[in-house]
Amino acid sequence: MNPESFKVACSNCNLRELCMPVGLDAAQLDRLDEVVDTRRKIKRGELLFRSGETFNSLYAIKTGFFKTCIATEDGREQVTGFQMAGEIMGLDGIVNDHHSCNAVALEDAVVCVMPFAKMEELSREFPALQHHMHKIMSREIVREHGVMLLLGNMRAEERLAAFLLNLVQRLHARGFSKSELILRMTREEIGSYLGMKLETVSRTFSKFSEDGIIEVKQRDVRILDTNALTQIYNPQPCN
Amino acid sequence: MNPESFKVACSNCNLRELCMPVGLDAAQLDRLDEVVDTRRKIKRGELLFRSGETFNSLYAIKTGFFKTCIATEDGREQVTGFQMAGEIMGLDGIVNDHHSCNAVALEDAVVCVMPFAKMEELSREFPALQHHMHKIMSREIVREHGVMLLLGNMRAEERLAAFLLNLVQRLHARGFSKSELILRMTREEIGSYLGMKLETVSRTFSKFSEDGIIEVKQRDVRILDTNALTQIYNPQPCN
DNA sequence: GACTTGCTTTGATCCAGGTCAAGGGATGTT
DNA sequence: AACATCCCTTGACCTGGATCAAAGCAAGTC
Repeated sequence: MNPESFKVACSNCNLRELCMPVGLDAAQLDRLDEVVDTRRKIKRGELLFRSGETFNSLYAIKTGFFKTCIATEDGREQVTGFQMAGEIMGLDGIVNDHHSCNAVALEDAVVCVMPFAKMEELSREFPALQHHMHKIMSREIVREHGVMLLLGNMRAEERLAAFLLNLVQRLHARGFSKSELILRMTREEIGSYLGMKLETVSRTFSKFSEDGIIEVKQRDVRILDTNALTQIYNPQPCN
Repeated sequence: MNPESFKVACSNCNLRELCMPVGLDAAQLDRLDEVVDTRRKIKRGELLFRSGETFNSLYAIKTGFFKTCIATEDGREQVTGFQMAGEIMGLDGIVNDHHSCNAVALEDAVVCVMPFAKMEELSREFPALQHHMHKIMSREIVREHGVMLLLGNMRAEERLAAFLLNLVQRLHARGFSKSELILRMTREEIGSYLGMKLETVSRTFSKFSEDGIIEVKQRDVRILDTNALTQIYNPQPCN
């Protein structure tokens, strides 16, 4: 048997423990496979969906890396998140049947298309799928609470430390190193996400580097002292 | 018939066009009434739920006004939202079966308790309810995107203008004035939500007042020039 | 009606991070 | 190899909002 010829489906996806299939049994997975039957390739720099577009599907990232962002009329942009393999995009579109943000591939990517009406249908049949979809949305709400805390209360160093720790933790859950990462986004995009200017992002990287906490060379980052980062992010009360 | 004796239920709730019952027919409403059969009274200053508590139910506000907030170990607090009649609280608890924020009543309140497991059951039966629940979660995600834009990109005046416009618009949808409102929260809570200090909130109110855009007397606010507020919030590109 | 408590306003000063400016890679193109 | 395009870094300076401090106001309590 040709090793390339296995069925491309959720049931044998290496991300199934992270992505939509969590908690489904074999029979349910087969049914999910019927619903999630198409893939889309997105080249680096291209949009998976854009604000205003009609909402039809959720997307699970198979490979690649995305940012989602909203733009104001007067040209300001806010990056609302960075998404990697196994994560779900498009939840913003449900409420008004139109997407309210842009999803941009930061590297060549493949996404699994999940027609939302069919997902709703299936989740009426499978309580586990239903509950998992609710969890995915709840998780996004909780993540955004964390970002609000970051933006509303923290200083530049704390924000960047939180950002790095979060990224590396998610990468580690996908089998990558706990200490080395390649940033797929520019300093400006990091800054937009963290509510700071690209110069401040750059300076803060340099500061961490001088302090021996990380090594930075352009987009390659190596974390030398995770504890120090954690402490910056989550300082103890000073009493 | 005693006018006080009508059944207290979703089916004849004056908020049914804003709250959970949206889009359900009479028969479905009756079934919803069976699930949403208890109310809870919360006194001003008390918590409806707190971070860490086991998650069982969503809550719909019948009357009153709440804030939700998260706290860090080192004593910082971030208000993540203000909720009023017809709005749903508790979505944060779904993902980990535990609440991740506190819900505090800012005035005496009554909430309808919606046991989540039963709501999931019912929404497997009623596609309209299922879709509505998804919309509610999606709406919360989109709202938080807006807050991220606020916190990440906007200046103090823009934030406060956005805040006032948002509040008054939601109050208007509930039959209140388009131009007069009573703030149920302190300057500090507004500041926490908007990522600024209470002094800055106060100063910005004074500035708006001097400019003739609003009238402020403690917590009573009267909007004199909605257009001006809109323009501050959403300035045109200066070219 | 004096006192307490909690909230708000206003003034004076300070500083983290923004802005402006210049230069330095890295990568791709002709 | 020269050039163009992006992106990143670093320095110098500036400013919006934070911080510190004091006083004013409203509502409740004894």
